[in-house]
Amino acid sequence: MGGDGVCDREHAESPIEVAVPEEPQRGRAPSIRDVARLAGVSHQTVSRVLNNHPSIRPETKQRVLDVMAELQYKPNRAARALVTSRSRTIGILSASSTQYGPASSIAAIEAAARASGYWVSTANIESSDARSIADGLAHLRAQGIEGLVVIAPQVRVFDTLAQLSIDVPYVTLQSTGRDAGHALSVDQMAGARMATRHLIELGHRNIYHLAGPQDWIEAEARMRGFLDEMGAHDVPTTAPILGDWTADFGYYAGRELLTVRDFTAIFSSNDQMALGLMHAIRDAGLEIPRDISIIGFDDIPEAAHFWPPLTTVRQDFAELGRRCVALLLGDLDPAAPDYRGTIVPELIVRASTGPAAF
Amino acid sequence: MGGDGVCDREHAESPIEVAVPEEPQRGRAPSIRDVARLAGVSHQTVSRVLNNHPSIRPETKQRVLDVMAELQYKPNRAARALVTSRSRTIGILSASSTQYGPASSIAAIEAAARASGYWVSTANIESSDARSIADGLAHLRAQGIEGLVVIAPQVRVFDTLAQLSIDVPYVTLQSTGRDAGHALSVDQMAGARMATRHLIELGHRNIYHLAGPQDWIEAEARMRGFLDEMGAHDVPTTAPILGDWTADFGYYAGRELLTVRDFTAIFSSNDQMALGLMHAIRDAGLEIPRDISIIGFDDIPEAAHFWPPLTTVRQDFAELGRRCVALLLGDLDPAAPDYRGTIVPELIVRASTGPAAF
DNA sequence: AGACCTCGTGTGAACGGTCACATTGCGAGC
DNA sequence: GCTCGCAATGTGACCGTTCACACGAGGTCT
Repeated sequence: MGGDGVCDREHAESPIEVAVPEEPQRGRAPSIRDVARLAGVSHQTVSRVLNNHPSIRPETKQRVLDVMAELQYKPNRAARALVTSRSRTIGILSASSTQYGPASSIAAIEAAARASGYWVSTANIESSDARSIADGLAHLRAQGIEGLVVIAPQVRVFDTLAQLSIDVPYVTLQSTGRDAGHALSVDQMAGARMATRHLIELGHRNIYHLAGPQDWIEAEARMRGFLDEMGAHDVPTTAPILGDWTADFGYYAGRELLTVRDFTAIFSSNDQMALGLMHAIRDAGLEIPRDISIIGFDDIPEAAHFWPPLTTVRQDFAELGRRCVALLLGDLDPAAPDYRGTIVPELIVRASTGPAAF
Repeated sequence: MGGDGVCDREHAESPIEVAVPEEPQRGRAPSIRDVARLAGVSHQTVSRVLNNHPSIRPETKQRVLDVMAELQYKPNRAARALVTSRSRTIGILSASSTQYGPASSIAAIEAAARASGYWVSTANIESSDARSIADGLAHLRAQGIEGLVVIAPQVRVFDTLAQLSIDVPYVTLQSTGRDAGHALSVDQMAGARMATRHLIELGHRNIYHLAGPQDWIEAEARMRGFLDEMGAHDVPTTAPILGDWTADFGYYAGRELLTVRDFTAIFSSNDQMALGLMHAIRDAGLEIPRDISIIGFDDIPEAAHFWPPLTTVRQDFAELGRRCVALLLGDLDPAAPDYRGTIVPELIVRASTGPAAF
C-alpha cells in the first residue's frame, strides 16, 4: 500500500527521469526460495551458499550464485536478525557530535564497522540529563543493537549508564579509570603533561589552565595531567577555570583573566577555547606569544591557521574510532584483533607559544 | 549446549502455570505470546494493544499493559520489520561528515527522525568516486532503509546516484536545480549574492572569489550567485579560484594571490578557507580589513573568534536537517507536514570587512 | 564385510510479530 | 422474533531466514 503511494508520487514528480521498466518485479522481492527453485536446489542449500558453508559442491554453489545475480537477490536483514537474534548493528550514543573530535571518531567507527559487516545507528543527546540519556539508549536498545559506543564522556552519563545496567557490550571513548574493561581513549593525562611541560620548559611559571566542563572525563583527565606536571616541577598553581568547550567561553574567560593579568601562559583544554582566549588577548592589545603563550588541545584542522598558528596536542580520533570497533568486535566476535590500550597523543608546536616574558 | 537449552525449555513449558513468582527469564526475551499467556488473552490482543487498535476494552488493554511492564516486554524490531516489510530506518549517505555543516544536519536529522519513531543509520564516503558511493549505498540498502538522505553534494555523487536508480524515497541536502522534487537546501545563490552585495556596497570593485571544489553543488551555486551579483552591478570579475574547502588551501591560495595583489576583497565559499586566507594575508604583513576585506560562508561557531572576527553568511543547518526528515516522511507517511522550499540564509557582519582601500 | 565417519544435500520447525478471517455477544431495525 | 451489524476477541497462516536433524552415497578402518 505504502509502496504504491510512493511509486505514484515518484512518477508524478519526475516525469522525465525514472522509467524503471527493467524488472518483472511482480509482488515481493526474490527470496531464498525463489533462488532455490530456479537453481534446482533446496532453500537450505541457498542459505549455505549465503553463509559460505564449507561442505557444498563448487558447481552447485556457482549455480546458486548465478541465479542470485540474475534475480538480483538480496538477503533480508530482518529475517536473518529475527532468527539469529543478531542485528549486526552497533549503536553510537553521542553528545556534541557536531564537534570535530566526536565527528571524526564517529566516521571512523562507521568505516570500521562497515568493513566488518556491521551497521551503525546513532542517537544524539543534546543535554546530559538522565532523561535524555535514557531516551537515547532506549531508542538504540529498541533497535536491538549488539554493541554500544558511548561518546558522551560526561561523568554524569557514566553514572546514568551504570544505573541503567546495559545489557550489551559497550565501549566508552574516554576513560574514567574505573571501568578499565570498557574504556578506550587517547591518553589525556599524558597529553596534558606534554602541553604543560612545554610551557614550563619555555620558562613559564605563572600558568593558568582553562579546563573543560567539570563533569567531562576528558576535562578532568587533562586537568589532572596539568596539575601533576606542575607539581612535578614544583610550580605553584592556581585553580583551573571551568569552561564549556566553546570559543565563546574562551573569549569571555580571557577578558576576565586579563583584568588581573598575573600569568604568562594559558593551557586551554581544547582548541576552540584557545581560539576565544587569543581573541580576547588581541582585543586587550597584547601580542601572542610575546606577552602571553597559549596552548590548546585536539589539533582541529583549523588550528594551524589561527592567529597565531596554535601550538596544541594532537589526538588521533580516527585511530580511536577504529580501535573502538575492534574492541567491541573482540567481545562480539572473538576472531577480531584486540588492541586495547591507550593511544599516545602528540605535541604540535606552532607559533602561539614562546619564552616567558617576565 | 543447544540440546540442553531446548530440553530445559520443553520442561519449563510443559508444567501448567509458571510456579516461579516473578519471571523465569531463562533464555529468550519475553515475546508477545508470553505477555498474552500471563494476561489471559490471545497474542493478537497483545498485538492490538501494541498498535493501539481502537476496538479493545480499556480494562483488557490495561491488563495487557501491566503485564508488559512487569515482564519488561520490548517488541522485537526484526520480527515487525519482517512481516510488515518496513524497517522504520532512514539512511544517511554522507561525505565530509566531520565538518560542522554536515554534522549539524546529521544531528538534526537524527533528532527529527527519532521524534517520528524512525531510526537513523549512516554511511560515510571518503572519496566521491563511483565505487565508494555505490558501496555506501549498497550498505544502506542491504539494511532495508525506507528513505535516504544524501549529504554528499558533489555533482558526481548525483550522477552516480541517478545511474544507480534508487528504489527508495530520497532527499538531497543540496539543489542542483534539476531534481526539484528531491532537493532541499539553504538558498546558496541568495547567500552568495548577499555576501557579494555587501562587498560591493562597501565600495569594492576588485573582488576575488575563492570557490569550493568544482563538482560541489553548493560551490557552484555560490559561485553563480557571486557572478550574478557582480554582473548586476556591472563590476568586472576575474575567474574564481577553485579550492577544496580546507583552511590549508585557503592559506596557499592566499599566498599565491598576494604575489599580484590586484584586489581589495575576497569572498570565500566557506569559513575554513577564509581562515586560511586571513592567515596568508597576515603573513604578508597586511591588515584586515584595512588592506583587504574577507567574507566567508557558513558561520561556523568559531568564526566569531577568528582574527578579525569573520563577516560571513549564516546557514541554519539544523533547520535543514529537520525539514529534510519532514520531506522524507511526507513520502513515507502522508500525515507528516510538508515544508518544502528553500531556507534563506542570513548575512552576519563582523570585523573582517570594511570600506575599499583604493 | 559390517560399522562408522564425512560430505553434500534436503525436510520441517522455529523466530516474533502482523494480517485475514472466524467467532462470539449484544443491541438495533424490520 | 429473527436477522443484521458491530464491538471485542481468538485462530491459524505467513514474512524470509537459520537451525536441528535426517538421509543417501562413498570411503576408511578393523
